[in-house]
Order: sequence, then structure tokens, then C-alpha cells
Amino acid sequence: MFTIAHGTQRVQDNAAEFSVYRARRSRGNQDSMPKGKQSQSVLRQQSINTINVPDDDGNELGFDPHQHMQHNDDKHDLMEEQVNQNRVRTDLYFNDNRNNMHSHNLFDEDNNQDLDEEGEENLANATNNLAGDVQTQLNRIDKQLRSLSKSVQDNTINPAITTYQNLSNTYSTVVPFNGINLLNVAKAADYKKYSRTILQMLFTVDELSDSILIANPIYNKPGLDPTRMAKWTDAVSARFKIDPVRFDDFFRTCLRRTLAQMLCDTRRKHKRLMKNVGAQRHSAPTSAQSDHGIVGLQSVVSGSPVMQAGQQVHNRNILH
DNA sequence: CACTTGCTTGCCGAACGATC
DNA sequence: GATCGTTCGGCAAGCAAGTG
Repeated sequence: MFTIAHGTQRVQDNAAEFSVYRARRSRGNQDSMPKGKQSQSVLRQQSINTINVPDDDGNELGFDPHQHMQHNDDKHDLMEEQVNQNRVRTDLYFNDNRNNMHSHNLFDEDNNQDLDEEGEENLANATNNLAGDVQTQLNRIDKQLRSLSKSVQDNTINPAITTYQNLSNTYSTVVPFNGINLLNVAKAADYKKYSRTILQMLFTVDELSDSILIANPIYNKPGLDPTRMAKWTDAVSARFKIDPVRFDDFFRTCLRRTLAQMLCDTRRKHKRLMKNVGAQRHSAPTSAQSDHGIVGLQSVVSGSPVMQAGQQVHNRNILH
């Protein structure tokens, strides 16, 4: 069981993380500035790795698309890859020089006599070798770009999550709530979406509307029920393999903002709903109609996924 | 049936105020 | 200055109805 940092426990050294998170929030999910920041850091990392490569031609892509992974195996692979790249570059360099020297000799002789057949054959071989080497390099670059593309795509879905993950830990495979396994109910790959969905399942709209995310004595509204929040924590942690030690940071950095916003949106919607219901009561004050209105309202408020299409349209009209 | 249009919804960025 | 809750408005996706 993990604990979420209490509102009163202000963590002063978290400023940078929070700033990064704010920057990182975006739609499309990605954030304009945060996205840029993220991209910058990734690229910076790549360029740092490139620095170790004695690259004098400037044409080689020195990044390894998997470099952001923290595993030692990957580091080893990266070093091995760089060594291989150096070897290939060196071979290519010497072959190239040899070919150039050979070509020069041929051209010098050409001043005095025609190229003989052997010379032509050598030139053809050298050209073929060079073309083969270039093709090899292009294939290598293409492969790296594909890997990088996939890596970027993964990062786009869960940009910051790898920092807080610990894949070697053992996590719950079942987090039961009302007879269902919370790990199976939402298939969202996005941790933000999953977190919001689970929170909406664990709490009613009234509870979400009348509470703040974490209890804080300086605010009148109470925090969400700690017991169910613990269940929520279990579900999110198990689903995305978040290291228990880092969950507080993960929560503050990656989830707090979006969840707090969700509570505010829920509150806003709820308030608007109540206002409209009040107006409806004024216009149609009969008890029967009022009761109907409330029933319809509750079906919206409960967020029941099983809703008739017609009813949905009706509720939409109530909402706006 | 495919496409367009209008509306609703959820999410997010930006900004603000309160508090420490 | 940092942190957090809140409000407002924009945007994209989803949905239903309309149209050819």
C-alpha cells in the first residue's frame, strides 16, 4: 500500500519536477512547451551519446533509439553498437582512401596511356564496394530511424512514466472493487486516462464534486476517501508498474494536475446541472415532473455507461 | 451508404487568488 | 517564490441527425 503525499507536506525540492510536469501536459496529447521540453531532453541525451563517437564525417546518426532505457543491458548494447559503428566507419574510411588513391593513380596513368582492362575492373570493383558500404550504412540509419520512431511514439503515449517504473517489482494482478478487477475495466494505455477512469469508478459524482484530491486543512472541502484512494493507488501502480518508492513523485508530477482538473470539471458540470434542474423546477413545479427531472439527473450524475441513446440526448440538453 | 453539419463532452493551457 | 485549487476558454474527438 502506498501513501500519497499529504497536502500539508509541501515538498520544496519538487519545484523542478512540477514545472516539468506543467510543461509536459499537453493534448494530443502532448503539451506544447512540455513537449518541446521533452523533445529537447531526449535530443540532448542523444547528442551526448553522440559525443563519444569520434565522428569526423558528420553524416552518421549517432543516437541509439533505446538509449533512454535504464537497463544495463541496453547500456552495454549501446556501447557495443558504438564500437561497431566506429569499426565500420574506420573500414569505410580506409577503403575510401584506398579507392581514392587507386583512382588517382589511374588518372595519372591516363595522362599517358589508356586504361587497361585490369584498371577498369578495379575501378568497377571499388565502385561496387563503395556502393555496398553506402547501402549498408543507409540500411543501418533506416533501422535506427524506425526504432527511434517507435520510441518516440511510445514516449508520446506515456512520456514521463519510465522514470517511475520498476519492472522487477511484483505487483498485484487483481485489484477488486465491487466484484470487478480494476486492472481489467479500463483498457486505456494512457496512464492519465486510466487514472481518471478508475477514480470515476471509485467515487460518485457527488463525492468528486464535494472533495478535493488530497485532504488539506487549509481548504474547507475534505479529501477523497483514503481507503478508496489507496485502492486507486494500487490499481494505477500495478497497471503501470510504478515503483512504490516513487509513487508519490509520480503522483505529484504526472497525475495531480490532471486529476485536480477533473475534480474541478466535475464540480463545474455538477453545479451547472443543479442550476438547470432548479430552473426546470421553477418552470414546471409539479411534483411528478420534478421527480422525473431528478431521476434523469441522477442517471447523468451516476455516469452510467449503459444509457439509452434518447436518454443521452435528453440529458445533454439538460446539461447545456 | 458516405459525407457533412451541429452539438456535446472531456481534456488541457493559461491565468488568477490563497496560502505558506 | 512555490504550491495548490479554481475558473475560463480553446480544441479535438465523438455522436446523432440531416442530406445527396
